[in-house]
Amino acid sequence: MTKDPYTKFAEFIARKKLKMTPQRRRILEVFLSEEGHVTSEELYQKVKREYDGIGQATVYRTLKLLADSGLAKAVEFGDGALRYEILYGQSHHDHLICECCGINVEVVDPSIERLQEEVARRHGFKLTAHKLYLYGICPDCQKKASGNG
Amino acid sequence: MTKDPYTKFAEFIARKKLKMTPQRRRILEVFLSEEGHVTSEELYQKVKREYDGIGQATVYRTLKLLADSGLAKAVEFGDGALRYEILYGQSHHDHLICECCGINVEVVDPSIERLQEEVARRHGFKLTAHKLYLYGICPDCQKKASGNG
DNA sequence: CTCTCTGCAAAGGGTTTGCAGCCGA
DNA sequence: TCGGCTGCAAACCCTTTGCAGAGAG
Repeated sequence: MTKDPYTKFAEFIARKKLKMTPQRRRILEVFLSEEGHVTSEELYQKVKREYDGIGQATVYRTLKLLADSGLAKAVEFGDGALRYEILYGQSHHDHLICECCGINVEVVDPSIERLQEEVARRHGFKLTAHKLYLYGICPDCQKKASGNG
Repeated sequence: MTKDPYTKFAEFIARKKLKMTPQRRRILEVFLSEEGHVTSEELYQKVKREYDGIGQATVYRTLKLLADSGLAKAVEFGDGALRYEILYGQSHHDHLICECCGINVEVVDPSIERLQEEVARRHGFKLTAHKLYLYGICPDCQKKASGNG
């Protein structure tokens, strides 16, 4: 069975001979309570509400740590800022992003995954990771666009 | 039949009521003579060699223009800098990047393309673009890794 | 002549880093 | 105690912008 994320992080910290601090605990909690894809800045703002005095840099550093520990994953939507999503207990997925309203849907298609492996193999590469971002217009925005003007 | 890129750019310039300047001409030439995926900085350095006095900003602005005109395409490999590749006369392709040596292979797989369309449709999205980056270890680096310690 | 373009340098946005003191293990 | 951690602010990197003069159409 899988350990809860706090334990997982604590173990990571111990294994790397790092230290568990109130800041790290708090950042992890807030991060896990988030739904979507947070930027460091967003997380910093939320943590700061109940933990005044915390620094931006600590949030940046901790998010990197979370990514290293396997609890978080960095994703780029192309808006300039790096975002992080919860990796823990989630299955792999890709992103379908509306160019109009910015809404983003997590999608997964095993056939695509399989084909990616195959393409890599065909070129002699051993696949370690991939990023797939699909950009389009979501149903709502399509309706709005056709409804008027 | 297809027009040569210079004509295509000239027409784009005219259509948008912009102006053709020596700088833009030179940047386009150097850009077209490049093979891979240049950053603005790299292009700036090369253009500067024979066109002293040209400014960084002009290169940035011109690359945007080239992307608008359909001659160039922006790609991000996740190394912080935006890169541009020649779009003119090239078929669509995705990128297979070696995490070890950074080499990058352009790949294309129609089945993947088709499946992407389908995933989007399944969610009611009208697909406008996509980015697919595959990360792995290239054959050479695999050999090096297994060859010695 | 007009309106866009240019080079410069400064500003901007996101992220990283150096440092002195702090504090978990 | 010891070495990692923190907040701060400055530094960084890439990119954009404001401006006054230059030059294409």
